[in-house]
This record gives sequence, structure tokens and C-alpha cells, in this order.
Amino acid sequence: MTPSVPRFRFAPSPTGYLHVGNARAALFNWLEARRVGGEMLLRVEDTDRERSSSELIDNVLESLRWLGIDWDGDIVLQADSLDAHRAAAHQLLDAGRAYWCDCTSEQVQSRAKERGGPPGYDGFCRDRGLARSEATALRFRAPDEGTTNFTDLVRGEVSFDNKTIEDFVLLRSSGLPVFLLSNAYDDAAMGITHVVRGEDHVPGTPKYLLLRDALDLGRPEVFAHLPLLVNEGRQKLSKRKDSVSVAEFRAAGYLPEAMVNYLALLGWGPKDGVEIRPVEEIVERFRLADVTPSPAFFDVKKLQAFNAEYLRALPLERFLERARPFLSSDAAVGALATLAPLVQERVRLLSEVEPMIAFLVDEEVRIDEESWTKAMVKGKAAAEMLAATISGLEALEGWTADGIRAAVEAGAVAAGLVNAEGQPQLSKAQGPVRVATTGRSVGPPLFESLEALGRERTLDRLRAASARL
RNA sequence: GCCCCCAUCGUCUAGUGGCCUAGGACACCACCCUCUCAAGGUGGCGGCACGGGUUCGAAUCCCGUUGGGGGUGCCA
Repeated sequence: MTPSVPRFRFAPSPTGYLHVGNARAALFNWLEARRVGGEMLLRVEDTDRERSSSELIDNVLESLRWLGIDWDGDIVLQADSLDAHRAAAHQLLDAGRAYWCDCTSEQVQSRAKERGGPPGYDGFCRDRGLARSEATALRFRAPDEGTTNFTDLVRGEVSFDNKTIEDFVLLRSSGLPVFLLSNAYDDAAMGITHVVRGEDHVPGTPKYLLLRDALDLGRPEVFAHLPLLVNEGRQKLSKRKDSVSVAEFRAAGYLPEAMVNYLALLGWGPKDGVEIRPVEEIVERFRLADVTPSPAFFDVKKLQAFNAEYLRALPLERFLERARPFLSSDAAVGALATLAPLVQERVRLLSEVEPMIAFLVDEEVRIDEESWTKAMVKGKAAAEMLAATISGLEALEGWTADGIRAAVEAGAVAAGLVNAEGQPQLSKAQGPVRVATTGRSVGPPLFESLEALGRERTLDRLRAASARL
């Protein structure tokens, strides 16, 4: 079962959507596997029937594909080899390394409380010689002495006293194997040489090793426990409390390239300091052994900055393609086409595209009241500015950005919005026109926007705003 | 409680005994550019948790303290 090339695996449990922490674990497995020319396997740990579902499995797979994390061979469904896991457990029972236990978790807890010592199972049924029944779980008999050690590529030597390891459950009373057993067994069965997973698995590793040894399954060549991804409270990211599913980021308009690039930088950094680079280069430079051991905060702000940069770097045609799924109508697609380059350099997320061109799509302009107050009420000479601009635009021959600009500048002069030299001050004058025509105080450059809006709609909106003042 | 792990700017990192008066990125601030907003340019703010060692020399090695996190399920 020893493969000729290093073999990695990502083993998600489909008990929730794939979140960025899992994605990062998958990515680091993938990066190292691809760099060293190893294999990347995928195993779905669906032994918890209650919480697993095929819908969740699809979500995990879909998210991985979206990120461009591919895998070798067929997906292994852990539920398919439950019989082998059960057989392994019984092998342990026959060898005297496991025993049946009928303690309920309430009993275990109350005994621990009475004892005053550490919580956890106390080995109550070790020598009771119980037979299997509907109420019994099979427990592994952990050694009382010695230590269990392993070398971790990220953390160095890690050692556990065996006497701190409780007799953990192998088979539930329902007969179903638990994670630890299935996980350890399958890694061996699949010939996994590199176990790369989250730091939260460190305390379970001695149990994993004890099991592999007891079953005579050998040990993986390499362990690497990755630093956890944490939230602003410095707590492990939770798919329940933190909104971090990969699918949500996708829906919000993040590019998978940006996501992968950012994720690679959590716990690792290229020596040359160049952070934004193609994934091929990351594969070349990545070293599992260089991963830092301390937890990393998942910083959405930085992710957004990366996304914006990736968006801007896209050729125009590609940008249009990427934006399309985020546009709700053909009209929006058409509107974007007229202003695409100007929009492209102003959005951080693809979901921001449509709001930016909404003024071109909507029949009636939707005025943002805060912007209105700022430009029309607090701004200087708004009424004069609008009136003068309207007449200038009415007289305009042709309808180009340059012509519109000239008319607005003339409006500014007429409204007295000029500098010491008598030159129009567009920075002050453009506000009322912008809000009247686009509804907002910020947006793409005004004159190009109005050219796209057209003479009729521009003038209608300008007149309506003028009337409202 | 017990076990395990972690500790460089606000955040992510570079740094593996002298190249460090600690470098980059995001964020933040200022200025420039400018029709708003972006983008771009320039500059700035800001860090080796603390205390002991080892060494000619420590962000880098050792010990301790403090702080933080993970685990402690018949979840994975």
C-alpha cells in the first residue's frame, strides 16, 4: 500500500458548507501535492448520518472546483467502507485492545464530577467483561504508560503522555464507527503519506497513532497541522457564527483566483514579498515546512483589496464575462457595455457592478436622499447651477462627453462657481448635476455617464430635480 | 481543572545568531493628481509581550512568567 509518490488528502465532513478554513486546508494540501508531484485525494467523511447530506457534499465539491482545487482519482465516500471499520474495531476487541462499555455520557460526567478530577471517561467498564448489547459502545483500551510522539512539519516534536489519553469510543452503541477510527483506518487504506489538516486535530493525533499501531497499519510519513483561521475575537472560525462559506464569497462577487491567492497567504508568505501572483507561481514557491504555527485572522478587507486588484487586471472582455452572472437584466448588460472600463476600476466586488450602472437601467432615477441633501441643500448655488446647465445642454449640438462637459462648465460659470481666475470649479459644480441624473454623489465619471444616459433622460432628470428645489 | 499548541506593526507576513536604527502587503492618516468616487504617485503612523540566561553579538537559541488559542462527545 505504499505509493511511489507522496499522497495527500483533503477529508471534509459534509456537515456544513465548505468554509474558508476548510478551503485553506484543502489548498495547502493541494499546493504541496502539486509542487512535489504527489497525489491529491478527496475523501468525504460522511459517517455522521444525522448531519451529512448529499446537498452538502455537492456544495463542498462545487466550492473546491470553483477554487480550482482539483483531485486525483475517484472521490472516496467513507460511508462505503463502514464494514471494514467495524471489522477493524472487532479485531481490536478480539486482541484485548478494546472493550464494551454501557456507561451513558451522563454517568461518565457525574462520576467525573464526584471525582473532582479531569472530566472524561474513567475506564469504569475496562474489566467488567460486558458483552455487546444495544446499550454498549466499544472503547479503545488506551495504554497507562509511556508516551506517544510524532514529528509535525509545522510544529516540530509533539509529545503526549499516554496516561492522559482516555479510553475513547470506537463503535457507537448503534454500531457505527466514530471519526477517529474511520479516519485512521482510511488514511492507511488509501496509502496517505502526508496528513495535512487543521491544528484542532493535534490533540486527536495520539489517539490516531495508537489506533494505527494497534491495528498494525503503520504510520503516515508526515504530519502537518496548520494554524487555525480565526475571527475578530481570535476564535476558531465557525460556520455557524461566522459568515465564511466559500459559496457566499462566490455569490458576493469574489474571483476564485483572488480567493486562492489570499488564502495561500494565511500562514505562509513568499520570501520575495510579492503577494499577488498567479497560482502557478505559488505552487512553485510554496513549502509546507515554511508554514507558520500561529493562528491567522481572516481579514475580509485585505481579501477585498486583492479582489479589486484581480478585477482590474482582467482584460475587458473577461471582466464583462465575469460580471454577467451578477447582472439582473439585458438592459444592465447593455448599460455595462457602455461604461465597462470606468466601472471595472471602481468595483471591489462583482456584486457592486449593477448598483453602479443602475442609473442607466432604471426608467426613473432613484435619488439617494443623503446625497441629495449634500449636493442640493448644503451645496452652493445648486438651483442656479441646474438651471444654467439645463439651458446649456438644451442648446448643445451633438451629445458627447466633451460637449456635455463644456455645457456643465458654462453652467458653473453662470452659477458663479469659479475660482480666483474665473475658471469653472467642477469639483463644486458637478455635485447637483450628478445627483439629479444618477441619484448618487459618487459614481463613474460624470460626462461619460451622461453621454451614455442620453440627452432626453438627462434633461428630464435635470428638470425634475430643478423643479423639486 | 487537565492535556496540547501559539506569541514580529491594528491585521497578514519576511526574518532561521551579525546584512535589522526589523522589510513588504492590507488598513489608517497627509499631500499630489483629479469632474465625484476609484486608480496612480509621494510621505507618514505603527511591532520583535515580559523577565532571566547562553553568546563577542539575539527578533532569531534555552528557561520561566504573562497573555491567547485548541482539545477534552456514543460530532467531525
